[in-house]
Amino acid sequence: MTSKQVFIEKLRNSSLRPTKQRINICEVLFNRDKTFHFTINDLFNLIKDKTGDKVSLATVYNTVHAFHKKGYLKEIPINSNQTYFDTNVTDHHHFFDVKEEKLIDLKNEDVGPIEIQKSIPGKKIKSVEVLVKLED
Amino acid sequence: MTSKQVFIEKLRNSSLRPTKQRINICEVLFNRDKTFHFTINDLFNLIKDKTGDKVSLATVYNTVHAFHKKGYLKEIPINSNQTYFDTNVTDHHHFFDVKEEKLIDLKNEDVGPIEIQKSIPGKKIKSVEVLVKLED
DNA sequence: AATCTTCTTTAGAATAATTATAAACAACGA
DNA sequence: TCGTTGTTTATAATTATTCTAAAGAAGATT
Ligand SMILES: [Mn+2]
Ligand SMILES: [Mn+2]
Ligand SMILES: [Zn+2]
Ligand SMILES: [Zn+2]
Repeated sequence: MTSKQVFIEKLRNSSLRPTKQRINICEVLFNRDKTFHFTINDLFNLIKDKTGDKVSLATVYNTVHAFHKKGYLKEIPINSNQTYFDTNVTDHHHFFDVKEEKLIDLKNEDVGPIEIQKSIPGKKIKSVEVLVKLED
Repeated sequence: MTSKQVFIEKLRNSSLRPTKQRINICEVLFNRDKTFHFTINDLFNLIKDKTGDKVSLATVYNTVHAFHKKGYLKEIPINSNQTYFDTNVTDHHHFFDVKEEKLIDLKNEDVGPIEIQKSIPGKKIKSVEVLVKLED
């Protein structure tokens, strides 16, 4: 079965119509071995480069947020101006190369378990994530 | 000695002229027991409220970035739209109350030491910070 | 104190990321 | 095929932030 068919299925199961644009975006985002960290603009340009088709910027925003809402993308505010997204939607840790402005996934075993010794009344922990900034 | 005098000294020592605006901003930012997390807009409104004087938005931006550059404020990108700043400039961990959009400092002993078991060639670790998201 | 220089403030314009609008279009079900 | 509903798109609007350039204030020099 071609990847395209898989994406069409997945979109249908998410009650998102499998349009040409969305399938192209899926190909760019999810046809990878490794996790992918990107900004909207990265993605916008990659779609043209990798598929030949141009998708409007508005559609890229719409689709990324639709996928985010469905839980297929994670939002990572690391940079003050542009938002980063991540195809790895699990709770996980990152290196952030400050000079290159690039995110790198850390495996949970690279960091080890973290025990939070404080609690706030009426609130519970939703996620615990470590950010390791790198310099030269 | 009044706090105002202290701020004037500090500004002079940082080769920043002690203007009325900057002193007001210092009073709002640094006359506190606890660490203060804020957005530019929070600060802009607090200045009016707490000092009676109006400082232009451009000056608030200028001053916050001047203080940031001098190391008196820390920048925390937690939210996709507005940047947060922190009067606690040490490396430290945070709770983030997602609903209230509020940051809360964690003490280092509330989290414990974190050992990073991975390294990237040519890069060294600049900081290690934990973000704990809270929900109801 | 008067003058000069340099830094700072400010209103308003400019920029850049993102979101809203609404008309054309495409997918779906009947 | 037709009607309905969801999607794409160009474009306008919005929002946070930065830039600009003129007026003002601080500090140094006489
Ligand atoms: Mn990641
Ligand atoms: Mn803090
Ligand atoms: Zn989103
Ligand atoms: Zn700054």
